[in-house]
Amino acid sequence: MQIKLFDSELKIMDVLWKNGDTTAKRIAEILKEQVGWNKTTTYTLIKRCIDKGAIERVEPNFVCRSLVTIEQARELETTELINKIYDGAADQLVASILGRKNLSPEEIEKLKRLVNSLE
Amino acid sequence: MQIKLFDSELKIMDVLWKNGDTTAKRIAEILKEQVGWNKTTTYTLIKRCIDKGAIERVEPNFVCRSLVTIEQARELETTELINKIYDGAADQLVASILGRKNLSPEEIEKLKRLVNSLE
DNA sequence: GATTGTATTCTACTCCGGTAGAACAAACTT
DNA sequence: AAGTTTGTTCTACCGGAGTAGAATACAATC
Repeated sequence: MQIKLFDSELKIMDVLWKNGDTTAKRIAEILKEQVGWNKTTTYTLIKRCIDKGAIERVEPNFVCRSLVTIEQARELETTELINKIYDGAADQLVASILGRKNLSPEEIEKLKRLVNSLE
Repeated sequence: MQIKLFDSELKIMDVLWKNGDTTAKRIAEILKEQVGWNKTTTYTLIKRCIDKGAIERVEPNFVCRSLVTIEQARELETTELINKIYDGAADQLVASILGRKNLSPEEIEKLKRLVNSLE
């Protein structure tokens, strides 16, 4: 059972993934600065994340805690992309990325090691 | 300058990518069958694709021709995903896919060849 | 060239994600 | 304890993607 997070909800989650448990107030501050959101916008999105089970409030201080790992979210989003435009073939997506001209030598090196370590 | 295609527009483009130049009528037939779209819905989407420069009509028969390659569309969508949830790091996306358990041996083999042919 | 049928465009409704103001609750100050 | 500030929720507007009916243009047939 996967939780689909909208783009704006991902912004909330990203703060938690980057900073760990965080108060709503602090999240609002961060997103105010990062994307100019009104405080109540942030609170609304936090509420929605709670409602769909992506966030829980924990004591002390009623802090926000993520119930979804970034890996889970990435997996879901990536699967959607693959189904949407890669005909469900994950290796085509990888091939597409490797085919780009804008990978740094470091990234290429990392990927070589990664792929060759498979199996 | 990239053309952003919405999900429904991608359905139109996909018919062209799979079948080459196609009449509007035929596209409507295909999508009627594949996703149950009303004929006019398909025509509307074709029109929008034309308006944003993703499709042109060519003689004879006023046929629809794609002006965007699937590779271009894939690159755009993939870049958006990477920026949305992978902090802009393409290699993390690849790592995430490779980390899954659902790649077939054939796919892995293909990828190894691909990676090792780089540079 | 009037009539019928078909291809295309125009126009508009609907639903939902994004955003935030207003209302409310809790805590703090004097 | 009344008043003030701060944290949270309730409610609702807005724009845009998705969808399709109505209207129009075009082609074919007689």
